[in-house]
Amino acid sequence: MSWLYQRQRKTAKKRLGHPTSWRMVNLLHLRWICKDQRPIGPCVNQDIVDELNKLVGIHESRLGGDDKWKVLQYRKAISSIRKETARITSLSQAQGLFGVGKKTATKIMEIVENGKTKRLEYEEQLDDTRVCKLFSAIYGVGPRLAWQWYQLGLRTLQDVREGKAGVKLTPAQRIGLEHYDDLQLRMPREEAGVIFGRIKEIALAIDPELDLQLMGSYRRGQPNCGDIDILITRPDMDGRTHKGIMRKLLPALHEKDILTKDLSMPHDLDDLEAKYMGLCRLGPDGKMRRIDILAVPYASWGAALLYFTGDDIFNRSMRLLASSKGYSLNQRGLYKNVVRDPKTRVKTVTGTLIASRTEEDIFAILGVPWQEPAQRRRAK
DNA sequence: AGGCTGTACTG
DNA sequence: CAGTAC
DNA sequence: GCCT
DNA sequence: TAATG
DNA sequence: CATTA
Repeated sequence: MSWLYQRQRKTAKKRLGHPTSWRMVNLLHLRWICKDQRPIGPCVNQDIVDELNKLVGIHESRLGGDDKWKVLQYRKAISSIRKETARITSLSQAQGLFGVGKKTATKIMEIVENGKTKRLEYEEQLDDTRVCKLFSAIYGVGPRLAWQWYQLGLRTLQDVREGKAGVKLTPAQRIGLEHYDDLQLRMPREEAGVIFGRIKEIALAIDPELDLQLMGSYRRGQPNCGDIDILITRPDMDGRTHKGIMRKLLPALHEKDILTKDLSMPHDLDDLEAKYMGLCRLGPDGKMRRIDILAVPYASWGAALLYFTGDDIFNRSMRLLASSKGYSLNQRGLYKNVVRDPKTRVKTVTGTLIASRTEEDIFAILGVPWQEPAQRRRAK
């Protein structure tokens, strides 16, 4: 490649000192999706993005080995396409985008010329594709179970409800099935805001020093949200914490009929770090909405904000970048000197905390230009 | 050829 | 652990 | 499916 | 039954 | 959950 590539290769080697490591190799991707700055405004290739996203939907529901990675790759390609300001008109132009190879480029040209891809048309007419997509849209049902049910001869949600072929549901899956239609919908961001406001009021009545934020697609400024994602912490400078907040808050929310169903509970209601997942609604006539409530230690507020703001592709790119620089990034912070078993990649040493208090710290250390939440949208 | 984020809950 | 989810 |  | 994966 | 003790 270019002189730039060669130079980066040398500096990377010098900095990291372990030239054969895959981490260094990753530093040589001159393309870090998390560093991309995209102009605001409509995407001139939105039709392509939309069609590729349909393909993503298909592969998500049938994870037969390679599909998982196809999904990731399509998403990376979509991210590149979204930040391209010129209309894509040729195969070579498409293939020049990072993450777009020959096969995706060919599909892109099909979309440009015909508005659709044969692959999608073919997939959509397949019975197993359609049925697996239907099943895996049930909360708690993934590609594996969907495929298993298909092979057992189930074809409709009614079959599942009746427990045909002796299929058993977990409590969470039963709830997912019961509210299937509601849970396919996104809600207007205003609704998310109102529900959040109610919850915040109740939480602050428990402890006025709590800090609550509405995360996910709401924080990214999207006009509608797939779920409600609430982060809770409490400044601990006065020697107190939010310990036990879940124990008080969850029953209070149930009592007000804001929370309606529990999908999973925190392992310890008194832990400073606790994760609740469930369903909620605006009122008796409101649609059921997915909600996650997360308590995090004050010290990891920034890392938690970063993680729960997303989006998915942005997060993965940040973590990969961190990893390439010898760090490890998770929802608790940015760490150095983490040791993983090279074989299993399982962490054996936690490492030293480098940053976690603010998002800005983490961006700065990783050398990623600051981006407002709304600019962190990669796939869509 | 082999990587592709890193973690938590359920059964 | 496998599966699912975030 | 794409990348090194 | 409790611990483990 | 299945396996183990």
